[in-house]
Amino acid sequence: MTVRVRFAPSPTGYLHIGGARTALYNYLYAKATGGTFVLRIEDTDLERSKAEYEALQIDDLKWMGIIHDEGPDRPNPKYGPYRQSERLDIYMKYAQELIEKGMAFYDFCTDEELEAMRAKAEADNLDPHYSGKWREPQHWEEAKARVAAGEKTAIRFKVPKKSYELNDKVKGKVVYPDNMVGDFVIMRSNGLPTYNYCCVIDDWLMDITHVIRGEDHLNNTVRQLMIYEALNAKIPEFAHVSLLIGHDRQKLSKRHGATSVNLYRNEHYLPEAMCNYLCLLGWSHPEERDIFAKEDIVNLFSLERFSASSAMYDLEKLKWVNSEHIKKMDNASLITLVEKEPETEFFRKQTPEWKNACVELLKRYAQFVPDFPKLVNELILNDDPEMTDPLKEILSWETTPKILSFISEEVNKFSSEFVTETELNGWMDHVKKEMGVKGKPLFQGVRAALTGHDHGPDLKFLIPLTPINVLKNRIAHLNK
RNA sequence: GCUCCCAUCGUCUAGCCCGGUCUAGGACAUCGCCUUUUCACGGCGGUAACAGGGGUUCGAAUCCCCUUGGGAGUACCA
Repeated sequence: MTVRVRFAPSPTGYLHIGGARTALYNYLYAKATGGTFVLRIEDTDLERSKAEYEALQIDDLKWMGIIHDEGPDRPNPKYGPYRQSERLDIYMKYAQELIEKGMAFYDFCTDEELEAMRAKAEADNLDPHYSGKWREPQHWEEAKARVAAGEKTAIRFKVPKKSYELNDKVKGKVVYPDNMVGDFVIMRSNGLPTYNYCCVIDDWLMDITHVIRGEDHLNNTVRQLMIYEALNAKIPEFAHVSLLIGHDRQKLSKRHGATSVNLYRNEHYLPEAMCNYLCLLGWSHPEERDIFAKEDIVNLFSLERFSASSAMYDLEKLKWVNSEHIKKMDNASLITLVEKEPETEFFRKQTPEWKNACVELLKRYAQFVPDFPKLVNELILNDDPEMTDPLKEILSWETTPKILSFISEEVNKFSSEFVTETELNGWMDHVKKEMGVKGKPLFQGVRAALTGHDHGPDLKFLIPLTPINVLKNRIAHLNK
């Protein structure tokens, strides 16, 4: 039996971090087992669903490298269509069958009646379940007549009075008591199916073998189990992955800040880093590695290593993962990415050797790709140093003005575009031997004179990357 | 309210299923030290956890029960 998994988002907004994680797990499981990853669009909520969000979500998924094998844009004739809004006749057909079998019934109760029912049950200390007359077979002929006459109505599933059991891959054995749910609506009076119903129809018809989804669906599963049973359909394996929570330990939502993948994408986080971090939130690498690419784990991804408890989404660690991926990346790819950033004209004009040395040096200091242009600007191009207190202090030492004037002379002699490391060493030697400056005053003094900073990367790497004109202007500013 | 799920450092987790090797390991963050100045680098090290209570057992982070805490679901949302 080949594995078929699915990710089934609702196009009601941008792709959420939690959704992306679920999608990733499904994708990984498909890849690990040589199975098929299906994308299905659950757009039965007319009010909230918008067509444009479907494209947006697919695009974000694609950005993360989570590519589906089947979906609206890659249909398999055996299983489509992949949008629930295009499968309405299918849902109605099976709902009719359930009615014929006496497992579902038309319900004409109004909202008010339903509300009264609930209130009464509550007052009588009973479960707040449906208790309308329409569940009784003696009213079904009347019901059919009213429907035949064109009356719009909901269809409810007649819930069997029995308990259900699920062997969840993450949660283990879950027992649902027999009074957990009442007769629930499967088809709304507007002709659209409800989630717990169409989800089962689709998973069944699409031959889904493993349902990997969020824990928020764990309670729903009992309804779905009932439908599978009524349909006499094979029940897939379920894996209910724990939820992502925010710093207040509440389910992650908009009020926790950046929760859509798109935001991270716009800030140029690396997609590999997003996948890496999200994967680790609730799943652990068998060798406890924490930095890896999707390709590294497709052979060892399994449903066995999920954590049963919810995981707090932590931006700090994500940032760290991102910086690790930057360090791991080869220079050529990094250069390509940097050059796509705005305000990198200077960078782009440099020689391949310069670029290589530049990213090699800076990747130790950058957490994000956009940090590169920032660092180039701060460390290499800025010729008007900010007079910070530490800098003023260094400038006030008695040796510093001497160093500054020596360096100034040397730099002004230059006509080539860059100073070499050897030349820099020569200056250091001169200051040391001829001027008798050593230790802290030497290093700090030269650093201040050349960079206008009291700290930063190793001078022997930084200075050869700095254009001579910048050095000249910087020193001129410092001399004032 | 009712039902279901969860419970190891501040955070993510390993270990739990198949009790002893756990004076509980790793990572992020944090702190300290080191590196011929500095660090937004690197190295080394520190602080820090089995929620509480009962069992079972020679022995429990690991198995059982209760309590507490947290989460989710209880819609003609998904």
